[in-house]
Amino acid sequence: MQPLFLYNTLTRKKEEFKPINPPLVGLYVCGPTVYSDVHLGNCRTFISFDMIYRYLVHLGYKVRYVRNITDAGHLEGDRDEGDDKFAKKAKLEQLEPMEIVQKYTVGFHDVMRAFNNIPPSIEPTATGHICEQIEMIKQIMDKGFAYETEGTIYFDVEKYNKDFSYGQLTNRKLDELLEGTRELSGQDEKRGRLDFALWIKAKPETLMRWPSPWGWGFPGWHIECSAMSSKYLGDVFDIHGGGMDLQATHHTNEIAQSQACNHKAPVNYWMHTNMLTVNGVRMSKSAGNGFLPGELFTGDHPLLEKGYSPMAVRFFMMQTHYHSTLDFSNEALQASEKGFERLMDSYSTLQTLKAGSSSSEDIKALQTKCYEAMNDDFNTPILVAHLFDAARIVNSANDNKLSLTQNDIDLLKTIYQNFVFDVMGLQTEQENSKANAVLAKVMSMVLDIRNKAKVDKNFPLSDEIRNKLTDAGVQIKDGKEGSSWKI
RNA sequence: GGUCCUGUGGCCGAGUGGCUAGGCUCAGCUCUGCAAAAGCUGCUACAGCGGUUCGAAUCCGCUCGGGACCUCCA
Repeated sequence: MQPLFLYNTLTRKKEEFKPINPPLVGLYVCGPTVYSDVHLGNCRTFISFDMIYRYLVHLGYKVRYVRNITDAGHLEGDRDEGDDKFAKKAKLEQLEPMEIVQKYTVGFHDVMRAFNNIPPSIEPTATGHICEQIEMIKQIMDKGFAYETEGTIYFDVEKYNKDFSYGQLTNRKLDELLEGTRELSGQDEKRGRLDFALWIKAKPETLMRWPSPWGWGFPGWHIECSAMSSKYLGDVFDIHGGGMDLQATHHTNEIAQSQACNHKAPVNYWMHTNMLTVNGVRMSKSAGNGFLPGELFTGDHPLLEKGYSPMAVRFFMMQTHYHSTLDFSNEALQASEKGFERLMDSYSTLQTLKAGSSSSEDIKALQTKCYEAMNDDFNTPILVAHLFDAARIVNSANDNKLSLTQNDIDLLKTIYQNFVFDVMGLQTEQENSKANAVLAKVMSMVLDIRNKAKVDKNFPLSDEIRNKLTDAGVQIKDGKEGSSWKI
Protein backbone atom coordinates (compact mmCIF):
# COMPACT_ATOMS: atom_id res chain seq x y z
CA MET A 1 0.00 0.00 0.00
CA GLN A 2 1.22 3.45 -0.89
CA PRO A 3 1.78 5.77 2.06
CA LEU A 4 -1.01 8.20 2.84
CA PHE A 5 -0.03 11.78 3.56
CA LEU A 6 -2.20 14.23 5.39
CA TYR A 7 -1.85 17.81 6.55
CA ASN A 8 -1.47 17.99 10.29
CA THR A 9 -2.55 21.32 11.76
CA LEU A 10 -0.44 20.63 14.84
CA THR A 11 2.84 20.56 12.92
CA ARG A 12 1.65 22.61 9.93
CA LYS A 13 3.10 19.98 7.63
CA LYS A 14 1.97 17.16 5.42
CA GLU A 15 2.89 13.98 7.26
CA GLU A 16 2.72 10.31 6.50
CA PHE A 17 -0.22 8.79 8.31
CA LYS A 18 0.84 6.13 10.77
CA PRO A 19 -1.94 4.82 12.98
CA ILE A 20 -1.14 3.89 16.57
CA ASN A 21 -2.51 0.35 16.23
CA PRO A 22 -2.96 -0.52 12.57
CA PRO A 23 -5.27 -1.51 11.04
CA LEU A 24 -7.33 0.24 13.72
CA VAL A 25 -7.85 3.98 13.36
CA GLY A 26 -9.54 6.29 15.84
CA LEU A 27 -11.26 9.29 14.28
CA TYR A 28 -13.10 11.95 16.24
CA VAL A 29 -15.00 14.79 14.62
CA CYS A 30 -16.75 17.59 16.48
CA GLY A 31 -20.41 17.28 15.65
CA PRO A 32 -23.20 19.82 15.61
CA THR A 33 -24.80 21.73 18.45
CA VAL A 34 -28.42 20.80 17.99
CA TYR A 35 -30.25 23.94 18.97
CA SER A 36 -31.10 24.98 15.40
CA ASP A 37 -31.00 23.61 11.85
CA VAL A 38 -27.59 22.64 10.52
CA HIS A 39 -26.49 24.99 7.85
CA LEU A 40 -24.38 24.27 4.85
CA GLY A 41 -21.08 25.24 6.43
CA ASN A 42 -21.51 22.48 9.00
CA CYS A 43 -22.44 20.12 6.22
CA ARG A 44 -19.22 20.79 4.38
CA THR A 45 -17.19 19.68 7.37
CA PHE A 46 -19.22 16.52 7.80
CA ILE A 47 -19.11 15.72 4.10
CA SER A 48 -15.34 16.23 4.03
CA PHE A 49 -14.81 13.91 6.96
CA ASP A 50 -17.25 11.43 5.49
CA MET A 51 -15.00 11.32 2.42
CA ILE A 52 -11.91 10.95 4.62
CA TYR A 53 -13.58 8.19 6.61
CA ARG A 54 -14.64 6.43 3.42
CA TYR A 55 -11.14 6.55 1.99
CA LEU A 56 -9.56 5.19 5.15
CA VAL A 57 -12.05 2.35 5.10
CA HIS A 58 -11.37 1.79 1.42
CA LEU A 59 -7.67 1.46 2.18
CA GLY A 60 -8.51 -1.33 4.57
CA TYR A 61 -8.35 0.45 7.90
CA LYS A 62 -10.84 -0.46 10.56
CA VAL A 63 -11.99 2.96 11.57
CA ARG A 64 -13.88 3.82 14.71
CA TYR A 65 -15.50 7.07 13.73
CA VAL A 66 -16.90 9.09 16.62
CA ARG A 67 -18.91 12.22 16.03
CA ASN A 68 -20.67 13.78 18.98
CA ILE A 69 -23.96 15.57 19.35
CA THR A 70 -23.69 18.62 21.56
CA ASP A 71 -26.98 18.79 23.39
CA ALA A 72 -25.99 20.61 26.56
CA GLY A 73 -23.71 23.18 28.00
CA HIS A 74 -22.89 25.27 24.99
CA LEU A 75 -23.08 28.80 26.31
CA GLU A 76 -24.27 31.95 24.67
CA GLY A 77 -21.89 34.84 24.44
CA ASP A 78 -18.25 35.04 25.30
CA ARG A 79 -18.59 34.76 29.02
CA ASP A 80 -19.14 31.54 30.81
CA GLU A 81 -22.40 32.54 32.30
CA GLY A 82 -26.05 32.71 31.51
CA ASP A 83 -28.30 30.13 29.99
CA ASP A 84 -27.12 27.51 27.64
CA LYS A 85 -28.29 27.57 24.05
CA PHE A 86 -30.89 24.91 24.53
CA ALA A 87 -32.61 26.61 27.41
CA LYS A 88 -32.65 29.86 25.49
CA LYS A 89 -34.09 28.29 22.37
CA ALA A 90 -36.54 26.30 24.46
CA LYS A 91 -37.94 29.49 25.95
CA LEU A 92 -38.20 30.96 22.48
CA GLU A 93 -40.05 28.01 21.02
CA GLN A 94 -41.89 27.15 24.23
CA LEU A 95 -40.53 23.66 24.31
CA GLU A 96 -38.65 21.49 26.74
CA PRO A 97 -34.91 21.73 26.12
CA MET A 98 -34.84 18.06 25.20
CA GLU A 99 -37.59 18.63 22.66
CA ILE A 100 -35.29 21.11 20.97
CA VAL A 101 -32.51 18.57 21.03
CA GLN A 102 -34.72 15.87 19.58
CA LYS A 103 -36.16 18.08 16.87
CA TYR A 104 -32.85 19.27 15.54
CA THR A 105 -31.07 15.95 15.96
CA VAL A 106 -33.66 14.32 13.73
CA GLY A 107 -33.31 17.18 11.24
CA PHE A 108 -29.54 16.83 11.28
CA HIS A 109 -29.75 13.12 10.54
CA ASP A 110 -32.13 13.74 7.66
CA VAL A 111 -29.69 16.15 6.06
CA MET A 112 -26.75 13.79 6.57
CA ARG A 113 -28.72 11.06 4.84
CA ALA A 114 -29.61 13.35 1.94
CA PHE A 115 -25.92 14.01 1.41
CA ASN A 116 -25.26 10.26 1.59
CA ASN A 117 -23.00 10.55 4.62
CA ILE A 118 -22.32 7.28 6.38
CA PRO A 119 -23.40 7.46 10.02
CA PRO A 120 -20.48 7.47 12.45
CA SER A 121 -19.64 4.33 14.41
CA ILE A 122 -20.58 6.06 17.64
CA GLU A 123 -22.58 9.25 18.02
CA PRO A 124 -22.37 10.13 21.71
CA THR A 125 -24.30 12.96 23.31
CA ALA A 126 -23.04 15.38 25.92
CA THR A 127 -26.03 14.77 28.17
CA GLY A 128 -25.33 11.05 28.08
CA HIS A 129 -21.81 11.57 29.40
CA ILE A 130 -22.20 13.92 32.34
CA CYS A 131 -20.55 11.42 34.70
CA GLU A 132 -17.49 11.10 32.48
CA GLN A 133 -17.20 14.85 32.24
CA ILE A 134 -17.46 15.32 36.01
CA GLU A 135 -14.86 12.61 36.48
CA MET A 136 -12.49 14.33 34.09
CA ILE A 137 -12.98 17.69 35.77
CA LYS A 138 -12.16 16.07 39.10
CA GLN A 139 -8.93 14.74 37.67
CA ILE A 140 -7.98 18.12 36.28
CA MET A 141 -8.63 19.64 39.69
CA ASP A 142 -6.59 16.93 41.41
CA LYS A 143 -3.68 17.74 39.12
CA GLY A 144 -4.07 21.37 40.16
CA PHE A 145 -5.06 22.90 36.83
CA ALA A 146 -8.56 24.00 37.76
CA TYR A 147 -10.17 25.94 40.57
CA GLU A 148 -13.64 26.46 41.95
CA THR A 149 -15.36 29.79 42.37
CA GLU A 150 -18.82 29.59 43.90
CA GLY A 151 -19.85 26.36 42.28
CA THR A 152 -18.24 27.04 38.91
CA ILE A 153 -15.01 25.34 37.88
CA TYR A 154 -12.47 27.14 35.71
CA PHE A 155 -9.47 25.81 33.89
CA ASP A 156 -6.32 27.68 34.91
CA VAL A 157 -4.68 28.43 31.57
CA GLU A 158 -1.67 30.34 32.87
CA LYS A 159 -0.79 27.65 35.37
CA TYR A 160 -1.17 25.00 32.70
CA ASN A 161 1.11 26.96 30.42
CA LYS A 162 3.94 26.75 32.95
CA ASP A 163 4.07 22.96 32.63
CA PHE A 164 2.81 22.57 29.09
CA SER A 165 2.39 24.80 26.13
CA TYR A 166 -1.00 26.39 25.56
CA GLY A 167 -1.92 27.36 22.04
CA GLN A 168 0.36 25.10 19.98
CA LEU A 169 -2.45 24.33 17.61
CA THR A 170 -2.47 27.91 16.41
CA ASN A 171 1.25 28.40 16.89
CA ARG A 172 0.82 31.14 19.40
CA LYS A 173 2.42 32.10 22.67
CA LEU A 174 0.41 32.73 25.78
CA ASP A 175 1.62 36.32 26.05
CA GLU A 176 0.35 37.09 22.58
CA LEU A 177 -2.96 35.51 23.39
CA LEU A 178 -3.26 37.51 26.59
CA GLU A 179 -2.71 40.71 24.68
CA GLY A 180 -5.50 39.88 22.32
CA THR A 181 -8.17 39.28 24.92
CA ARG A 182 -10.29 41.85 26.57
CA GLU A 183 -9.95 42.95 30.18
CA LEU A 184 -11.74 41.04 32.83
CA SER A 185 -14.83 42.86 33.93
CA GLY A 186 -15.58 43.28 37.63
CA GLN A 187 -18.19 40.58 37.72
CA ASP A 188 -15.96 37.87 36.33
CA GLU A 189 -15.22 35.08 38.71
CA LYS A 190 -12.25 33.72 36.87
CA ARG A 191 -8.64 34.50 37.65
CA GLY A 192 -7.11 34.62 34.23
CA ARG A 193 -8.45 36.18 31.10
CA LEU A 194 -8.09 32.99 29.10
CA ASP A 195 -9.49 30.69 31.76
CA PHE A 196 -12.54 28.81 30.57
CA ALA A 197 -15.33 27.02 32.39
CA LEU A 198 -15.31 23.27 32.87
CA TRP A 199 -18.45 23.22 34.97
CA ILE A 200 -20.99 25.99 35.37
CA LYS A 201 -23.18 26.53 38.37
CA ALA A 202 -26.87 26.38 37.59
CA LYS A 203 -29.05 29.34 38.31
CA PRO A 204 -32.37 28.73 40.03
CA GLU A 205 -34.20 28.98 36.71
CA THR A 206 -31.79 26.78 34.71
CA LEU A 207 -33.70 23.86 33.26
CA MET A 208 -30.90 21.54 32.18
CA ARG A 209 -28.87 20.79 35.27
CA TRP A 210 -27.11 17.92 36.91
CA PRO A 211 -25.78 17.26 40.41
CA SER A 212 -22.03 17.39 40.89
CA PRO A 213 -19.53 17.57 43.73
CA TRP A 214 -19.79 21.36 43.33
CA GLY A 215 -23.54 21.56 43.42
CA TRP A 216 -26.13 21.65 40.62
CA GLY A 217 -24.81 22.77 37.29
CA PHE A 218 -23.99 21.85 33.73
CA PRO A 219 -20.76 21.13 31.83
CA GLY A 220 -18.72 23.62 29.83
CA TRP A 221 -18.52 23.17 26.10
CA HIS A 222 -14.97 21.98 25.67
CA ILE A 223 -14.98 19.23 28.26
CA GLU A 224 -17.53 17.08 26.45
CA CYS A 225 -15.30 16.34 23.49
CA SER A 226 -12.33 15.55 25.70
CA ALA A 227 -14.39 13.23 27.89
CA MET A 228 -16.12 11.43 25.04
CA SER A 229 -13.12 11.10 22.77
CA SER A 230 -11.00 9.55 25.51
CA LYS A 231 -13.83 7.27 26.56
CA TYR A 232 -14.31 5.79 23.10
CA LEU A 233 -10.91 6.22 21.48
CA GLY A 234 -8.49 6.24 24.39
CA ASP A 235 -6.28 8.90 25.95
CA VAL A 236 -4.26 9.16 22.75
CA PHE A 237 -5.86 8.56 19.38
CA ASP A 238 -5.12 9.06 15.71
CA ILE A 239 -7.18 11.79 14.07
CA HIS A 240 -9.26 14.62 15.44
CA GLY A 241 -11.15 16.77 13.01
CA GLY A 242 -13.45 19.72 12.84
CA GLY A 243 -13.96 23.07 11.22
CA MET A 244 -11.15 25.59 11.26
CA ASP A 245 -13.17 27.90 13.44
CA LEU A 246 -12.82 25.41 16.27
CA GLN A 247 -9.05 25.34 16.07
CA ALA A 248 -8.16 28.39 18.15
CA THR A 249 -10.50 27.91 21.06
CA HIS A 250 -12.32 24.62 21.24
CA HIS A 251 -9.55 22.34 20.08
CA THR A 252 -6.86 24.30 21.89
CA ASN A 253 -8.83 23.82 25.09
CA GLU A 254 -9.41 20.16 24.39
CA ILE A 255 -5.69 19.62 24.19
CA ALA A 256 -5.19 21.53 27.44
CA GLN A 257 -7.84 19.53 29.26
CA SER A 258 -6.52 16.16 28.18
CA GLN A 259 -2.93 17.04 28.79
CA ALA A 260 -3.72 18.47 32.22
CA CYS A 261 -5.51 15.23 32.97
CA ASN A 262 -3.02 12.60 31.90
CA HIS A 263 0.03 14.56 30.73
CA LYS A 264 -0.23 13.21 27.21
CA ALA A 265 -1.08 14.99 23.99
CA PRO A 266 -4.43 13.45 23.08
CA VAL A 267 -4.23 13.50 19.29
CA ASN A 268 -1.56 12.63 16.73
CA TYR A 269 -3.14 14.27 13.69
CA TRP A 270 -5.37 17.32 13.81
CA MET A 271 -7.29 17.95 10.62
CA HIS A 272 -9.30 21.06 9.90
CA THR A 273 -11.70 21.76 7.10
CA ASN A 274 -11.96 25.25 5.73
CA MET A 275 -14.93 27.54 5.71
CA LEU A 276 -17.70 27.92 3.23
CA THR A 277 -18.24 31.44 1.97
CA VAL A 278 -21.10 33.10 0.16
CA ASN A 279 -20.06 35.85 -2.19
CA GLY A 280 -16.70 35.94 -0.49
CA VAL A 281 -17.98 36.17 3.08
CA ARG A 282 -17.97 33.31 5.49
CA MET A 283 -21.28 31.60 5.91
CA SER A 284 -22.10 31.57 9.57
CA LYS A 285 -24.92 31.65 12.00
CA SER A 286 -23.93 35.03 13.32
CA ALA A 287 -23.53 36.64 9.88
CA GLY A 288 -26.98 35.48 8.90
CA ASN A 289 -25.94 34.80 5.31
CA GLY A 290 -26.38 31.07 5.46
CA PHE A 291 -29.04 29.08 3.77
CA LEU A 292 -30.28 25.77 5.02
CA PRO A 293 -29.71 22.55 3.10
CA GLY A 294 -33.43 22.31 2.49
CA GLU A 295 -33.48 25.74 0.92
CA LEU A 296 -30.54 24.80 -1.26
CA PHE A 297 -32.31 21.68 -2.54
CA THR A 298 -35.50 23.54 -3.37
CA GLY A 299 -33.90 26.82 -4.43
CA ASP A 300 -36.20 28.65 -2.06
CA HIS A 301 -33.82 31.41 -0.97
CA PRO A 302 -33.12 34.92 -2.29
CA LEU A 303 -29.50 34.04 -3.04
CA LEU A 304 -30.38 30.98 -5.10
CA GLU A 305 -31.47 31.01 -8.71
CA LYS A 306 -32.68 27.44 -8.58
CA GLY A 307 -32.53 24.28 -6.52
CA TYR A 308 -29.54 21.95 -6.55
CA SER A 309 -29.67 18.28 -5.77
CA PRO A 310 -27.74 16.97 -2.75
CA MET A 311 -25.42 15.00 -5.02
CA ALA A 312 -24.65 18.01 -7.22
CA VAL A 313 -23.76 19.93 -4.07
CA ARG A 314 -21.65 17.08 -2.76
CA PHE A 315 -19.83 16.87 -6.08
CA PHE A 316 -19.33 20.63 -6.01
CA MET A 317 -17.62 20.27 -2.64
CA MET A 318 -15.44 17.42 -3.93
CA GLN A 319 -14.14 19.70 -6.68
CA THR A 320 -12.47 21.85 -4.05
CA HIS A 321 -9.86 20.66 -1.60
CA TYR A 322 -11.18 20.37 1.96
CA HIS A 323 -8.44 22.69 3.18
CA SER A 324 -9.40 25.58 0.88
CA THR A 325 -12.22 28.00 1.34
CA LEU A 326 -15.11 27.28 -0.94
CA ASP A 327 -17.20 30.07 -2.35
CA PHE A 328 -20.81 29.43 -3.09
CA SER A 329 -22.28 30.95 -6.20
CA ASN A 330 -24.97 29.98 -8.63
CA GLU A 331 -22.54 29.88 -11.55
CA ALA A 332 -20.16 27.55 -9.75
CA LEU A 333 -22.97 25.31 -8.64
CA GLN A 334 -24.44 25.08 -12.10
CA ALA A 335 -21.05 24.26 -13.57
CA SER A 336 -20.69 21.42 -11.08
CA GLU A 337 -24.17 20.21 -11.75
CA LYS A 338 -23.37 19.76 -15.43
CA GLY A 339 -20.00 18.21 -14.78
CA PHE A 340 -21.55 15.77 -12.34
CA GLU A 341 -24.15 14.83 -14.90
CA ARG A 342 -21.50 14.19 -17.53
CA LEU A 343 -19.55 11.98 -15.16
CA MET A 344 -22.62 9.97 -14.24
CA ASP A 345 -23.69 9.68 -17.89
CA SER A 346 -20.32 8.21 -18.73
CA TYR A 347 -20.88 5.68 -15.99
CA SER A 348 -24.10 4.53 -17.64
CA THR A 349 -22.32 4.40 -20.98
CA LEU A 350 -19.61 2.27 -19.42
CA GLN A 351 -22.19 -0.40 -18.54
CA THR A 352 -23.02 -0.96 -22.22
CA LEU A 353 -19.50 -0.71 -23.64
CA LYS A 354 -18.39 -3.50 -25.96
CA ALA A 355 -14.89 -4.87 -25.58
CA GLY A 356 -12.33 -4.75 -28.34
CA SER A 357 -9.32 -6.96 -28.87
CA SER A 358 -6.74 -4.40 -27.87
CA SER A 359 -6.44 -1.30 -25.72
CA SER A 360 -5.10 2.07 -26.68
CA GLU A 361 -5.36 3.47 -23.17
CA ASP A 362 -3.45 2.70 -19.99
CA ILE A 363 -6.27 2.26 -17.51
CA LYS A 364 -4.01 0.82 -14.85
CA ALA A 365 -1.98 4.04 -14.87
CA LEU A 366 -5.18 6.01 -14.48
CA GLN A 367 -6.09 4.00 -11.42
CA THR A 368 -2.66 4.61 -9.94
CA LYS A 369 -3.09 8.34 -10.46
CA CYS A 370 -6.38 8.25 -8.60
CA TYR A 371 -4.69 6.68 -5.61
CA GLU A 372 -1.83 9.14 -5.79
CA ALA A 373 -4.29 12.03 -5.67
CA MET A 374 -6.09 10.65 -2.66
CA ASN A 375 -2.89 9.71 -0.86
CA ASP A 376 -1.77 13.30 -1.19
CA ASP A 377 -3.91 14.71 1.61
CA PHE A 378 -7.20 13.56 0.12
CA ASN A 379 -6.89 15.67 -3.00
CA THR A 380 -10.36 15.13 -4.43
CA PRO A 381 -10.10 17.91 -7.08
CA ILE A 382 -7.24 16.02 -8.71
CA LEU A 383 -9.14 12.78 -8.34
CA VAL A 384 -12.09 14.36 -10.11
CA ALA A 385 -9.81 15.53 -12.92
CA HIS A 386 -8.63 11.95 -13.44
CA LEU A 387 -12.19 10.68 -13.36
CA PHE A 388 -13.06 13.08 -16.15
CA ASP A 389 -10.21 11.50 -18.07
CA ALA A 390 -11.92 8.20 -17.52
CA ALA A 391 -15.20 9.70 -18.72
CA ARG A 392 -13.53 10.92 -21.90
CA ILE A 393 -12.06 7.46 -22.52
CA VAL A 394 -15.44 5.80 -21.97
CA ASN A 395 -17.22 8.21 -24.31
CA SER A 396 -14.56 7.86 -26.97
CA ALA A 397 -14.74 4.10 -26.77
CA ASN A 398 -18.49 4.35 -27.11
CA ASP A 399 -17.95 6.37 -30.28
CA ASN A 400 -15.57 3.68 -31.54
CA LYS A 401 -12.77 6.22 -31.53
CA LEU A 402 -10.66 4.06 -29.32
CA SER A 403 -10.75 0.49 -28.18
CA LEU A 404 -10.70 -1.16 -24.77
CA THR A 405 -10.26 -4.78 -23.76
CA GLN A 406 -12.74 -6.43 -21.43
CA ASN A 407 -10.10 -6.24 -18.69
CA ASP A 408 -9.86 -2.50 -19.13
CA ILE A 409 -13.61 -2.10 -19.09
CA ASP A 410 -13.78 -4.10 -15.88
CA LEU A 411 -11.00 -2.01 -14.38
CA LEU A 412 -12.83 1.18 -15.32
CA LYS A 413 -15.91 -0.15 -13.60
CA THR A 414 -13.81 -0.80 -10.50
CA ILE A 415 -12.41 2.72 -10.64
CA TYR A 416 -15.84 4.28 -10.85
CA GLN A 417 -17.14 2.06 -8.09
CA ASN A 418 -14.18 2.72 -5.80
CA PHE A 419 -13.74 6.42 -6.27
CA VAL A 420 -17.01 7.89 -7.45
CA PHE A 421 -19.30 5.85 -5.24
CA ASP A 422 -17.28 4.36 -2.36
CA VAL A 423 -14.82 7.17 -1.65
CA MET A 424 -16.53 10.35 -2.78
CA GLY A 425 -19.87 9.00 -1.68
CA LEU A 426 -21.74 10.09 -4.77
CA GLN A 427 -24.76 8.19 -5.93
CA THR A 428 -27.07 8.21 -8.87
CA GLU A 429 -30.28 9.96 -8.13
CA GLN A 430 -32.68 7.12 -8.24
CA GLU A 431 -36.34 7.42 -8.90
CA ASN A 432 -38.99 4.93 -7.97
CA SER A 433 -37.77 1.74 -9.61
CA LYS A 434 -41.18 0.28 -10.48
CA ALA A 435 -42.26 3.45 -12.26
CA ASN A 436 -38.87 3.45 -13.94
CA ALA A 437 -39.38 0.00 -15.38
CA VAL A 438 -42.71 1.02 -16.85
CA LEU A 439 -41.26 4.23 -18.21
CA ALA A 440 -38.43 2.30 -19.88
CA LYS A 441 -40.95 0.19 -21.81
CA VAL A 442 -43.01 3.21 -22.79
CA MET A 443 -39.93 5.05 -23.96
CA SER A 444 -38.73 2.11 -25.95
CA MET A 445 -42.08 2.08 -27.74
CA VAL A 446 -42.02 5.83 -28.37
CA LEU A 447 -38.51 5.64 -29.78
CA ASP A 448 -39.57 2.78 -32.07
CA ILE A 449 -42.36 4.90 -33.49
CA ARG A 450 -40.03 7.81 -33.95
CA ASN A 451 -37.44 5.62 -35.59
CA LYS A 452 -40.00 4.36 -38.10
CA ALA A 453 -40.88 7.95 -38.90
CA LYS A 454 -37.20 8.65 -39.47
CA VAL A 455 -36.82 5.66 -41.77
CA ASP A 456 -39.82 6.91 -43.73
CA LYS A 457 -38.15 10.32 -43.81
CA ASN A 458 -41.15 11.71 -42.00
CA PHE A 459 -38.98 14.26 -40.20
CA PRO A 460 -41.79 16.58 -39.12
CA LEU A 461 -43.23 13.71 -37.07
CA SER A 462 -39.89 12.59 -35.62
CA ASP A 463 -39.05 16.16 -34.67
CA GLU A 464 -42.44 16.67 -33.10
CA ILE A 465 -41.92 13.59 -30.95
CA ARG A 466 -38.47 14.79 -29.98
CA ASN A 467 -39.63 18.30 -29.15
CA LYS A 468 -42.55 17.14 -27.08
CA LEU A 469 -40.33 14.75 -25.17
CA THR A 470 -37.87 17.57 -24.55
CA ASP A 471 -40.71 19.68 -23.18
CA ALA A 472 -41.64 16.80 -20.92
CA GLY A 473 -38.06 16.70 -19.65
CA VAL A 474 -36.76 13.74 -21.63
CA GLN A 475 -33.66 14.24 -23.72
CA ILE A 476 -33.14 12.19 -26.88
CA LYS A 477 -29.70 11.24 -28.08
CA ASP A 478 -29.36 9.83 -31.57
CA GLY A 479 -26.29 7.66 -31.91
CA LYS A 480 -25.05 5.38 -34.64
CA GLU A 481 -26.59 2.36 -32.99
CA GLY A 482 -30.00 3.90 -32.45
CA SER A 483 -31.47 6.41 -30.06
CA SER A 484 -31.24 6.62 -26.31
CA TRP A 485 -32.92 8.84 -23.77
CA LYS A 486 -32.49 10.29 -20.36
CA ILE A 487 -34.39 12.47 -17.96
C1' G B 1 -4.17 46.48 17.10
C1' G B 2 -2.03 41.26 17.17
C1' U B 3 -1.61 36.27 14.60
C1' C B 4 -2.31 33.90 10.07
C1' C B 5 -4.15 32.60 5.23
C1' U B 6 -4.99 34.15 0.32
C1' G B 7 -5.02 36.85 -4.91
C1' U B 8 -4.52 31.64 -11.09
C1' G B 9 -7.45 32.43 -18.10
C1' G B 10 -14.97 34.77 -19.13
C1' C B 11 -16.49 31.83 -14.30
C1' C B 12 -15.17 27.87 -10.62
C1' G B 13 -10.87 25.59 -9.10
C1' A B 14 -5.79 22.15 -8.78
C1' G B 15 -0.74 22.97 -8.85
C1' U B 16 5.44 24.88 -4.33
C1' G B 17 11.29 25.77 -9.05
C1' G B 18 11.53 23.41 -15.46
C1' C B 19 7.38 18.79 -18.35
C1' U B 20 2.27 24.61 -17.78
C1' A B 21 -4.82 19.76 -13.87
C1' G B 22 -9.89 19.47 -14.49
C1' G B 23 -15.01 21.32 -14.81
C1' C B 24 -18.35 25.11 -16.81
C1' U B 25 -18.84 28.93 -20.65
C1' C B 26 -17.64 30.59 -25.72
C1' A B 27 -15.97 29.65 -31.04
C1' G B 28 -14.74 26.14 -35.00
C1' C B 29 -14.73 21.12 -36.77
C1' U B 30 -16.38 15.69 -36.90
C1' C B 31 -20.79 12.84 -36.53
C1' U B 32 -26.11 13.70 -37.77
C1' G B 33 -31.98 14.51 -42.29
C1' C B 34 -31.63 18.76 -38.72
C1' A B 35 -30.63 19.21 -33.64
C1' A B 36 -28.98 17.30 -29.06
C1' A B 37 -25.36 14.14 -27.00
C1' A B 38 -20.35 12.65 -27.67
C1' G B 39 -15.36 13.48 -29.59
C1' C B 40 -11.49 16.78 -31.46
C1' U B 41 -9.34 21.77 -31.82
C1' G B 42 -8.91 26.81 -30.19
C1' C B 43 -9.21 30.88 -26.31
C1' U B 44 -2.67 29.21 -22.32
C1' A B 45 -3.64 32.40 -17.09
C1' C B 46 -0.91 32.94 -12.67
C1' A B 47 -2.51 40.96 -8.56
C1' G B 48 1.69 44.79 -9.26
C1' C B 49 6.89 45.99 -8.74
C1' G B 50 11.72 44.33 -7.57
C1' G B 51 15.14 40.24 -6.22
C1' U B 52 17.34 34.97 -6.01
C1' U B 53 18.05 31.28 -10.09
C1' C B 54 20.42 28.65 -16.18
C1' G B 55 15.05 28.62 -15.26
C1' A B 56 9.43 30.95 -10.84
C1' A B 57 2.51 30.98 -10.77
C1' U B 58 5.67 28.21 -7.34
C1' C B 59 11.32 30.90 -3.16
C1' C B 60 12.50 36.13 -0.91
C1' G B 61 11.18 41.54 -0.24
C1' C B 62 7.85 45.55 -0.82
C1' U B 63 2.99 47.54 -2.49
C1' C B 64 -2.17 46.88 -3.39
C1' G B 65 -6.67 43.82 -2.95
C1' G B 66 -9.66 39.71 -0.41
C1' G B 67 -10.49 36.70 3.88
C1' A B 68 -10.00 34.15 8.73
C1' C B 69 -8.87 33.89 13.91
C1' C B 70 -8.03 36.65 18.56
C1' U B 71 -15.71 36.53 21.04
C1' C B 72 -20.75 31.80 20.19
C1' C B 73 -20.03 29.23 15.30
C1' A B 74 -18.21 23.20 11.28
